[in-house]
Amino acid sequence: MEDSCHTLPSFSSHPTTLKVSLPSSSSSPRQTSSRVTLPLSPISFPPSPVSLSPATAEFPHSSSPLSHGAASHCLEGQSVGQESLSDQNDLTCLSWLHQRGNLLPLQPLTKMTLTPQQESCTPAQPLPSPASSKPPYSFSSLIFMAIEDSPCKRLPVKEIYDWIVNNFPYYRTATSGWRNSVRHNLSLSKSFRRIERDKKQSVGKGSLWCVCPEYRPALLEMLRKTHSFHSTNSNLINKPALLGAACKAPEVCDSMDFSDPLSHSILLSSSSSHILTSNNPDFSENTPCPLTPDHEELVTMELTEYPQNEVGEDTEKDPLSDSGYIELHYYQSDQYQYLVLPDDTELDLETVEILQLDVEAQEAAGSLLDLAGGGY
DNA sequence: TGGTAGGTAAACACAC
DNA sequence: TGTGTGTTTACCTACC
Repeated sequence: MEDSCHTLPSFSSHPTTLKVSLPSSSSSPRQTSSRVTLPLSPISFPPSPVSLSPATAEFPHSSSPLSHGAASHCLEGQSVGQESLSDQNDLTCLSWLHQRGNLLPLQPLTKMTLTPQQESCTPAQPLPSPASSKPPYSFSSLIFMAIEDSPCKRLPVKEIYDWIVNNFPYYRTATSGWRNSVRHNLSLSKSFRRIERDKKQSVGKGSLWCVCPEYRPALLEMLRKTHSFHSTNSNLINKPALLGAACKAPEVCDSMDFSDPLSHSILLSSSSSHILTSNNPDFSENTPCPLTPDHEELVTMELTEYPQNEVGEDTEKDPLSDSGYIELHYYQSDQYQYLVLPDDTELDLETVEILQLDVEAQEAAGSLLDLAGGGY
């Protein structure tokens, strides 16, 4: 079992580095950094024009193997126009799709109703054979993930086909009608937008397709719901620290729905002066059973003052910070992720919910990418 | 029961 | 001319 607790705690903070637990899939020591942005307020939820990303296009190893061949589209995209360029830098960047190591494999597609304890103690079931079952995700979700997995967030339809085939072997053997459905979806759905290729650099037929930023939250939510429906216990397995933290507040714990990841974040926000650490042995990746409300002593939360010069040059002020958005920086070592907040940053409950929602979406979509390697 | 979303098939036009 | 791409329409099913 992987401990992928990369959930962000909530807090009101002065210039502070927050240390959060790092997914245990990080096998080798590393020091990476990336940054994310989110709106300060007001925040509508849902949907919200925001998606936090533990990594962005700046992420050093952001390119997924599945994104092969997309570099040419980056070049093309640079000449598409300002609108396209801004798309990949906007606040809804989802380069987390490239962080596949953080994510759990999708659970069996069987719809199950379990108690939290049952869920938390149910071992992962073998995944269905790769080509035997149709993915539960709509074509909109598949297209969304394909585009988001590309470095430049735009793909020609052919590479959308390729991405789907590479990630869902079901479509390797399926009749070609699904391609028609993909094109149909691209044309019909308002979520996707066609971008004319630069004729000078264009190789191949057709246009590039991207995700309309205003529809991205809805797509994310759809993805999250689909994943939540078809996964039995990833939420709990993925957030032992959160559950542990939750259980330190019994008054909230009693009313908490442990199957609802959002409730975790709400609870965490009540511990505004603390952060999570991953150095509790009970949260090791070998934890046989995720935490339950009975585990009240399992996590220690602390606030970490982190010298600014240790987190590197990426902490320079972001222009967006003056425009209603704050910038967060992630620094990742072999043990922790560090989240750096600018001065006077306050995260309200809704923001934290969005953070949590994004984590959920990461799991949902990222798990699909894991499937490409592990078999669907 | 009606509306909506999603999937599928088909036809057509256009570009390469 | 064949193939790929993009659009549109129609029909069906499932869900709310």
